Amino acid sequence: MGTVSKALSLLTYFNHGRTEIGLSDLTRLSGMNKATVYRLMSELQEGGFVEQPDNARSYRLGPQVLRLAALREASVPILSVSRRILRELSDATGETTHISLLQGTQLNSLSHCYSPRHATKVMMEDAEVLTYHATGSGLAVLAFADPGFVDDVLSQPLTAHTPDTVTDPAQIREELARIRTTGLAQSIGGFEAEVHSHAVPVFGPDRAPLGALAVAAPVSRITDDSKRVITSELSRLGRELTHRIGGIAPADFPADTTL
Amino acid sequence: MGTVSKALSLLTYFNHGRTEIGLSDLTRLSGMNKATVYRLMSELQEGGFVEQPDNARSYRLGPQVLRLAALREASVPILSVSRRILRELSDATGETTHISLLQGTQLNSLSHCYSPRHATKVMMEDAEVLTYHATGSGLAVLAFADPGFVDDVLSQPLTAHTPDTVTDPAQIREELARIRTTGLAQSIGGFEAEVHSHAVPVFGPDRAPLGALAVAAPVSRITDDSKRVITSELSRLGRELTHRIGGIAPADFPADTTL
DNA sequence: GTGGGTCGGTTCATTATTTGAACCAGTGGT
DNA sequence: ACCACTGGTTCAAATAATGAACCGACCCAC
Repeated sequence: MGTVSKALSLLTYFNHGRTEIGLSDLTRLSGMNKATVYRLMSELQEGGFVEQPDNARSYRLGPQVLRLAALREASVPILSVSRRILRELSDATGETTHISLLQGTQLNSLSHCYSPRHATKVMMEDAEVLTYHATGSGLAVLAFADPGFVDDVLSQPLTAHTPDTVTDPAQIREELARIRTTGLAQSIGGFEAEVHSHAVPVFGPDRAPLGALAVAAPVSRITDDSKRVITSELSRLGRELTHRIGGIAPADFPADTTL
Repeated sequence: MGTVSKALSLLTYFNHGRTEIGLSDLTRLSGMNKATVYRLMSELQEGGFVEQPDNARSYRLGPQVLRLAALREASVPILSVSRRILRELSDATGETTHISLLQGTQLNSLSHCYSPRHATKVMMEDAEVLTYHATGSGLAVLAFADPGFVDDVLSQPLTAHTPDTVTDPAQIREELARIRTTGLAQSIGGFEAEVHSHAVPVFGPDRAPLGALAVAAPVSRITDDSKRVITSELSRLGRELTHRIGGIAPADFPADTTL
């Protein structure tokens, strides 16, 4: 592994539960030498990718990442486009909606939208890691991903986030086949108890899945009627999002099932 | 310069005019060896910081930066907070508003908001570099920045973006003194012709300027009345933004001049 | 076609950088 | 007063980065 990769890998230890990390923690997490970590972090700090707040010792992500993200949006405006889509989807369904994107091998939630319709709603955080086997979004992506990648994911131990999480690879493969025929994935309480998530994949120009668009509702509020609204709107807006960012659905993606 | 800094410096060549850069261009821009650039970019690509769209050869920023930006916002929610402020400011003034943040040594516009009130408006792009001497935002930051930094900026050649750009360091220093007494900066057609920008600095917890909040209006629309609205709202919301992100204005920042 | 220019990508001996164990000094808890 | 832990630093040894030259592919002018 090159020095640059090591430095970048340090950034992967930041997440919602850990927005600030000290030098010692970082050495433990990465398994690298303390001096190495220190030097790498110093270079990242020089570039503005991390900073040390005030007089404190711990590191947190720096302002430079905001500039890069704005530029990324300028070339591939997937988040700005999806914000409009999310709002429309939230308004139509009355539920929390979110979009997640593949980043290398992991799926991250990156933008969400709440609906004011109900007092209770599913709460979301951006930049949260979504597991493939336990979320509607993860299943939606997996169903249309490279078979080799699916094998990789399913061969690793699958954690049960809740008592309802499906962790049997064979059972998941059956589910993926179902998703391939309908174009729509769901997970009932697989990631968080009492949350029913519906999701559709979003495709890039190379016909590969880029991520997923999803609706997350309390299980108790799901009825046949609400399910009909969610699936039809989700399917429609998922196609629109794929189209808007210049993507193309693969040949085996089910055509519009205009209900 | 360490290897990591070199890799990160490659990312600085991306901007609005150049969202995609080929290998040869990057070697020319950076002055590094082609093999070096290639290897560095490969590592950045592996980490998802850049990607090569489709089968193409040129590089563009990758999806990983979005995740980091979302996490940065989770720890320092300056952009999400300012979005509300920007909307309020745009609604109150009827003009285009934007926020810019210091990233190391350069000032970047990072978020903006349009007002629907007028058919003509000043258009903005995010992640655009703002010069210190020619923009209201730049002057606002400079006026409260470290004196050594001001010397650095003013000792470099100052480019005239328009015929109206003030490029005389002495004249700029006088203006900075004025800004320090009023807490409000402006630039009339200094960056783009026919654009009158007002700006106030935004401060961090260490009492140093983090960036600036600004209103950009067509010169033709500025009247005594509109000026009064802009300056009072800008001043009020600038203070609010500083406060909301946990910042403190320095002791010499003029107290609220409650008009 | 054909030659010259450019492109992205690759090679390998030379060289310079990274590495890591040990070592500081400061701090907070007991 | 002690111990454990923190962030930060040192320097010889080891490892990774470097860059000139080289490829084949592509494009354009002739």
